[in-house]
Amino acid sequence: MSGTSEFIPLYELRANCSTCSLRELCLPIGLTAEELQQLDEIIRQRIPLKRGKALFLAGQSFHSLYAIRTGFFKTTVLSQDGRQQVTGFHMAGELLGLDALGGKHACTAIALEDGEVCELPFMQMDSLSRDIPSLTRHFYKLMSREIVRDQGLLLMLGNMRAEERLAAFLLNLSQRFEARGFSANGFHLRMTREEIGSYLGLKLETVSRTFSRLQTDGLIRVQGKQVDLLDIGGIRILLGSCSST
Amino acid sequence: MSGTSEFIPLYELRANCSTCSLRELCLPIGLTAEELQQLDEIIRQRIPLKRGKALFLAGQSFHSLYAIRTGFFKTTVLSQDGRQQVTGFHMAGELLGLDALGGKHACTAIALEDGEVCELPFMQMDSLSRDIPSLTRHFYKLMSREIVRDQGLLLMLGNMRAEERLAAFLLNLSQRFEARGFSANGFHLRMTREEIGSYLGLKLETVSRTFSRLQTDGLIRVQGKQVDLLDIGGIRILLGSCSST
DNA sequence: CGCAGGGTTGAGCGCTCTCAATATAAGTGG
DNA sequence: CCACTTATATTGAGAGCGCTCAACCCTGCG
Repeated sequence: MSGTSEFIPLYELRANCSTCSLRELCLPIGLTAEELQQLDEIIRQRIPLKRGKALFLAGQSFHSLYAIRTGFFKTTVLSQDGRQQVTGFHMAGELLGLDALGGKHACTAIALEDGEVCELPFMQMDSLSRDIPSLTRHFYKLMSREIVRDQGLLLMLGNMRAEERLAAFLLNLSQRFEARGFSANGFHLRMTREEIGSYLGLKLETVSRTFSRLQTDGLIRVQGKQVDLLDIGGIRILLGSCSST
Repeated sequence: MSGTSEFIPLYELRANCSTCSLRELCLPIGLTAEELQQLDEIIRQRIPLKRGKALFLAGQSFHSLYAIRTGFFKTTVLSQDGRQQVTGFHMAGELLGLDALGGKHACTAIALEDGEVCELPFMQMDSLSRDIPSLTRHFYKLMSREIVRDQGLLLMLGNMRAEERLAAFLLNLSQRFEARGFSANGFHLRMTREEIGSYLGLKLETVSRTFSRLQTDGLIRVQGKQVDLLDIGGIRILLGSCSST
């Protein structure tokens, strides 16, 4: 379809800079060297996170945004009766915490592999953005993009069948890896089948079965967490219509 | 659950003011009379909209936000292969267009009944917010809330069965009507079964059948678009756990 | 080597969808 | 205001997709 592949450029930008993805994050909005310097000073610290550890929990009060330097994260929301839903997978260069500007984190962010994030204290970002108007506008843009991403997910959960959801999921990952300089045709999944299922609104057995079916059809090759896309064109057709790129 | 009832205070605030809901929208952030005056001047015009008319279309470039004064709207997204998904229903006092700050409207907004909106040219809002920092923070909050709302929907579409979805939907509407001074126990649906179905990730027949079942169970009474909630407690139990309020 | 977490696969069920007929409500034009 | 047309709702029968329950396998690791 599009939900995840076209509507959702999840990555913010490449994070191959020397200091922090924030710097890259702000380059595209045309900051001066001096302004970049101010930004760099704001970054209070880099936080290393072990696999399985939480970066923040739903309900915690909001203080900082986090730019992922390395690693792989999932965000989850929880309903009162205990149902959990994975709302996103996040990789280097992406910003976590945009749903918390209301005052409290609405979701929990957990590291799926060892990684490192940069903490961006929001108070300071906010006051800095008074001197740098384009920074405010950039935040609007990032938050807007997050809303659009969620809308794409809604479209997926509301309309697609299991095969299509998995196809959309794989194509989305593929594009994001490619945008970071990795192979678009094969990658290592950091999450379990259960987490994929939660994200896609499916049970883990269905995810597993659907992987197998896609493999039987010659579209992909799966070996545990390693996935190779053998026929990206064919996968796109699964989505009912080809998408861009 | 919570998704729609607890996590999602969709309404921004009551819109019973004399000029425009924007004024009310900004009262809670403690503006002075003079600042309010500045805000009022920004409101370029009120736009009346007939039922069925689009306020904006997905793909159009973004210029303004719109505060609903009266009426009832739906927002929809469209995938390339033509699948459509209703992403929200919006009533007086709510703000439309927050997903467009990236530059283009990502969804289409359509009036479900005759109504009127206030246009808020974003350029002017943006420059005004440089003098009124709390205005910027309020926008962050509103956008954040929108993200949280979508996450609640994801939780619903990913985890709930038809009955639960409809229960969550009705409770959410009930709360929002109540917050506007209308009855929480009975209201007139402005949307069709098909639109409800799209929003909830169900087919229209399933929506109709589920309405009937809830009626048989004595939880609600349905007569076309008129719905009365006879046993709100019972409806809450359907959600697997009672929610607040 | 044995254990634990994660993954695969099978059998059967049930919820929701599809297809279809009918009923009701909402417009439209005479 | 009423006959006609169209949109919207309701309800039924049957099929299919994804879920549940369960067994087994694989892989990594202490």
